[in-house]
Amino acid sequence: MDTSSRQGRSAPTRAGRAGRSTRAGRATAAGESERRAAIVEIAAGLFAERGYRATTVREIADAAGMLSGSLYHHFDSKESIVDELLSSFLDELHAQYTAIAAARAGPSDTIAALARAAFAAIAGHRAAVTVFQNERGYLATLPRFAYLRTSEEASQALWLRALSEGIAGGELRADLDPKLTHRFLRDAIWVSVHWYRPDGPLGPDEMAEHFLATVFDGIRARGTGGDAPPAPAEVKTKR
Amino acid sequence: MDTSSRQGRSAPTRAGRAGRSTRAGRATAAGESERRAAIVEIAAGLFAERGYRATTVREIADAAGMLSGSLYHHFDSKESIVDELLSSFLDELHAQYTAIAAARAGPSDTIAALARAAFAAIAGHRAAVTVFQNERGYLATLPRFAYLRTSEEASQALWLRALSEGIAGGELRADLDPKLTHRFLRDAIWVSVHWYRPDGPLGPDEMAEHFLATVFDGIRARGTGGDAPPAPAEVKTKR
Amino acid sequence: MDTSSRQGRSAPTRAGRAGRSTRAGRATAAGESERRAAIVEIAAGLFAERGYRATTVREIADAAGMLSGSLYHHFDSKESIVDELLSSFLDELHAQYTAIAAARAGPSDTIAALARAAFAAIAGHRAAVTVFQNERGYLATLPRFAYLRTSEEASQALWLRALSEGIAGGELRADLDPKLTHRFLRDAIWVSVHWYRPDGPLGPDEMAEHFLATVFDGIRARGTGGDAPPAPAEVKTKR
Amino acid sequence: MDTSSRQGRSAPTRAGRAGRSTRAGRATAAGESERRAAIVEIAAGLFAERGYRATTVREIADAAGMLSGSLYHHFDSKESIVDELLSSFLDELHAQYTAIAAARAGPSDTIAALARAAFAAIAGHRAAVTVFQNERGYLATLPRFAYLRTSEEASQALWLRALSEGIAGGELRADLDPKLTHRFLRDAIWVSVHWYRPDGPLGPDEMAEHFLATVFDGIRARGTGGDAPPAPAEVKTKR
DNA sequence: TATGAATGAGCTTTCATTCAT
DNA sequence: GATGAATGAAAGCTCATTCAT
Repeated sequence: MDTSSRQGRSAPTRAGRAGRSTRAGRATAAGESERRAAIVEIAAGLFAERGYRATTVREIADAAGMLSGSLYHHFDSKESIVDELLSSFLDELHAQYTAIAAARAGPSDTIAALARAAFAAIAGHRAAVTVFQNERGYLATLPRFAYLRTSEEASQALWLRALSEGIAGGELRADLDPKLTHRFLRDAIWVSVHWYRPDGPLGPDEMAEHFLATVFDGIRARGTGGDAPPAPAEVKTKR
Repeated sequence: MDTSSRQGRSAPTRAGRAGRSTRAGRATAAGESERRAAIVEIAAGLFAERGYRATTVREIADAAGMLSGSLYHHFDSKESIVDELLSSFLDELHAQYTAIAAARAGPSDTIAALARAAFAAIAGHRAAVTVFQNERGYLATLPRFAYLRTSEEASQALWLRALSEGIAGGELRADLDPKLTHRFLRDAIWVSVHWYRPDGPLGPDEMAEHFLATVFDGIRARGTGGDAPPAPAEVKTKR
Repeated sequence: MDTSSRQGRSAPTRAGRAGRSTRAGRATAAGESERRAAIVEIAAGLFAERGYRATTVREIADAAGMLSGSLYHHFDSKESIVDELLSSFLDELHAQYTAIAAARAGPSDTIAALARAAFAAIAGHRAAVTVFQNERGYLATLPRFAYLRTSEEASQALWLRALSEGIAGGELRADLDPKLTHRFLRDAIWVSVHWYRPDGPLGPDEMAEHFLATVFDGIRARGTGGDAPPAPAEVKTKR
Repeated sequence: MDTSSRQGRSAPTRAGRAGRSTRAGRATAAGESERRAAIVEIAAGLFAERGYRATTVREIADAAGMLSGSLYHHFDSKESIVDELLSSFLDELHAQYTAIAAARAGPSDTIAALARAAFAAIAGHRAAVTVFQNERGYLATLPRFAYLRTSEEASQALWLRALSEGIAGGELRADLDPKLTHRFLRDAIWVSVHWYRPDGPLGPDEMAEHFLATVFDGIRARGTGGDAPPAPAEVKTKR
C-alpha cells in the first residue's frame, strides 16, 4: 500500500536488523532482493571507480542491462542505492566490532582484532569501503546519511577504550594521546583501500600483520646493545 | 584544439618556473597575477569544503565578487583553476622534498624531515592538500593532470630511498617492506588534513613529533625487564 | 491504431446503451462490471481531489489494491477511465434534462427543475462533476472527448429554450440576454461543487431554493412603498 | 551577491509593494524587468491555454525564442513564473478592492464597484484570471502559494461586509445568507473568464451591468398589477 | 486476472562556457 | 575587465504502458 516502505529503507535496516528476511515466505522477497543486490553491487563498482556524483543513473542502468527509468522500479533514487550499499556495509562492520569488544580480550589483542576486521572489510568490501572513504564527507551533509557520523563515533569509542585501557594498564606507551593515535591508525588502515589490490600478492591478513607489527613496535630496529642506531635528531626533544 | 594554449598554464609553470612573473611585475601583470591568486585561493576554499565538482563556477565568481562570465577573463576553464592550485602546491612541496633529499642526512633524519615538511604543508596549505586528497582520483584521469601521478612517484622515490637505506644500514627493522611501509606512513600523514584543525591546540610540529614517535618506536610500551606486556596473540606468528 | 477498439467504449455507451450488459449479467461479466465500476469510483475520487493529470495510474492501482499493470486488464488506458466516468455521468444528466424538457412545464418551472436536477447531480456525483468542471478544458481537446462539447450544447439548448420562452411570454424580464443569462446561471450552479459539502448543513434542495430565490427575484429588498432603497449608482445608466 | 534575492521574489513583492523600481537607476533593472515581464506574459498565455502542469518549460522557452536552460537565467523555477504572474495580479486586484472598501459607499454601490473591478480584471488579465481559476486548487497545496488562500479570504471579507451591511440596513433581502450569496456571486463572475471573449461584442462594463441587473433584481419580470406571472411551483415553499 | 519487471519518451533543472556590449 | 544573456548537453527522475509469467 505504501510503496515507500519497500524502497527507502535504510532507517529500518539500521534501526532494527529485523529486516525482511526474518519471516519465511521469501519467495518474492528473495527474487526482489537478488535484483536489488545485483544493482547495488554494480553501482558500487561505478561509485568506487568514478565517484558517486560523477556516476550517472544511466551508467548504472547500462551496466545493469536496463534503461535508466527501470532502475526506479527497484530504488526510488540514486541516493537509496548508496544508502543501501553503505548502511549494509556499516551494519556488518559494526556487528564485528561489537563482537570483538564484547569478547573483552586485553587491549593489545582487541586492537589487533579490530585492525584485522578492518583489513578484512577492505578486502571483502572494496567498493563499499572506497565509496565510504570518498563520499562520506559529501553524503554526511544529507540528513538521510546522519548514520555515517553515528557509525564513526561508535567505532571510535571502541578503539579509544582499547587504547586507553592499554595505556592505563601499561601495555601501551604512557605518552600516547589516545585520540590522536586512533586517528593515525584509523587513517593508515582505511586509506589503504586506495592502493590495496585484492588480486595482488598480499592477503588481508598479511596486510594486517604488517600493519600491526609496525604499529606496535615501530619501524626502528630494536637496539640490542650499545650500538643502537641514533634517534632522529629532535624526535624526542620537541619544544 | 589545445585548450591549454593561452591560459591553461600548468605545463609552463611546472616545466621551469619561467612564467610571466620573471620580469619583475609590471603594473598590469602584477595586478593580473594578484587577481588570479586571489581567485585561486577563494576557489580552493570552496573546492576543499564542498568538492571540486560540487563547486559551481557561479559560486566561485560570487565569492570573488564578480559574475561567472567574468571569471573567464582570468582562467579559461574551471580546470585551469584547480590546475593552478595543485600545480603550484606540488611545485612547492617538491622543492622542499628535493632539498631534504639533497641534504643527504641519515635515513632516520631524512624520514623525520620529510614527515615534518608534510605536516607543515598540511598546516600551511590546508585547502590545496584537501583538494589534492579528495580529487586526485578523479582529476588524474584527465590527461592534463598527468603530473599528479608523476609528482607522487617522485616523492615516493624519495621516501623509498630513505626507507631502503635505513633497512640496509640497520637503522630500521629488517623485516619491513619498504613499499608497504611507505604507503602506511604516507596515508597516515596526509589523511590527517581531514581532521587537523589549524586553530586547534596542536601545531604542525607537534603533530609531526607525535607521529614520528609512534612510527619509530611503536605504540607498545618498551619492556624494561621481565614484566614486558605480552605481545598480542598471533601478531608475529601469522601464517 | 484505434485505441478505443476493445475497451475504450464511450462511443457505444453513448450511442445506444447497447453495451456488454444487455444480456443480463453472466457471472463473469457482472463481476467484471462491478470491478470496473469500483475502479472508476476510486479513480474519480483521486481525479477530483488532485486532478486528472496529476493522478498517476499507480495511485489509482494502489487505491484499488492492485498493481498498476493490473489496471490494464480492466481499462486499456487512463483515458478510458475518465471517459467511463464522464460519459456515464453525462448520460444520466442528459436523461434527466430531457425528461424535464419533455414535461413541457412553464418556463419558470422548467428552469427551476433544471436547476434542481443540477444541484442534485452535484450532491450525488461530486467527483464526476468536479472532474468535469476541472478537466473539461483539457479533455475536450482530445477527439475522443468531443462528446463533452456536444453534451454542453445539448443542455444549453434546453436552458435557452426555457429562458427565451419566459422572456417572450412575459414571465421573465424583457431586457435579458438569454445566452448571457444562461452562462451566468450555469456557472453559478456548477462551480458550487468546489465548495459544496455534502455532509454540511445544506442539502441539495436547500441549495437549489436559495439559488432560485436569488435568481428569480434578485438580492435587493422589494420596495413596498416610497421608501425603496436607492438603486446602486449607475447600474442602469451604463455608458 | 545572493542570486536568490532576485529570482524568488513573490514574498517581497507581496509583502511590501516597495519593489525594485522605487529608487532611480533603473537602467539595468528596467531591462531585466522587461524581459521577465515578457516571459511571464508568454507563459501566462500557455498556462491559461493548456494548464500549468501541462505546459512544459521547453514550450515556454520556445515561445520566448530561447532554449529551456536560458529561462533559468531569469527565473529560478517554473513555479517562480506562475508565482510572479499570480502574485502581481492579486496584488493589483487587492489594491482595487481595498480602495473600493475604503471609499465606504453604501452596500449596493460597494457591491457594484467590486463586481465592476472583477469584470475589468477578467478583461484585462484574462490569462492570469484563468490560471488562477484553474490552478489555484493545485498550487495552494504548495507552501509557497499560501497567499492564494490569504488573498481569497481578504476579498471574501470585503464582499461579506457589504452584503451584511446591506441586509442589516434593509437594502438587501433579509432572507439572504451572506456567505452563500457571496459564493454564488463570486463564482458567477469569475468563471465567466472561461467564455468571455475580449474581442467580442461585450465590454467588461456591459458584462458587469448585465450581471448586476440580474443579481439585484432577479430575472423575473416585475409584476405591475394583478397579472403577475406565477411563481415557479415550490420556489418559496420549500421544506 | 494479477504480478512485477521493464520500456522509452519526456520532464524540470543544472552548469560550464561563449560572446556581444 | 566586467556584464548578463544565452547556449546546449546532460543530469535525476516520472509515468503511462507493455508483456512474459
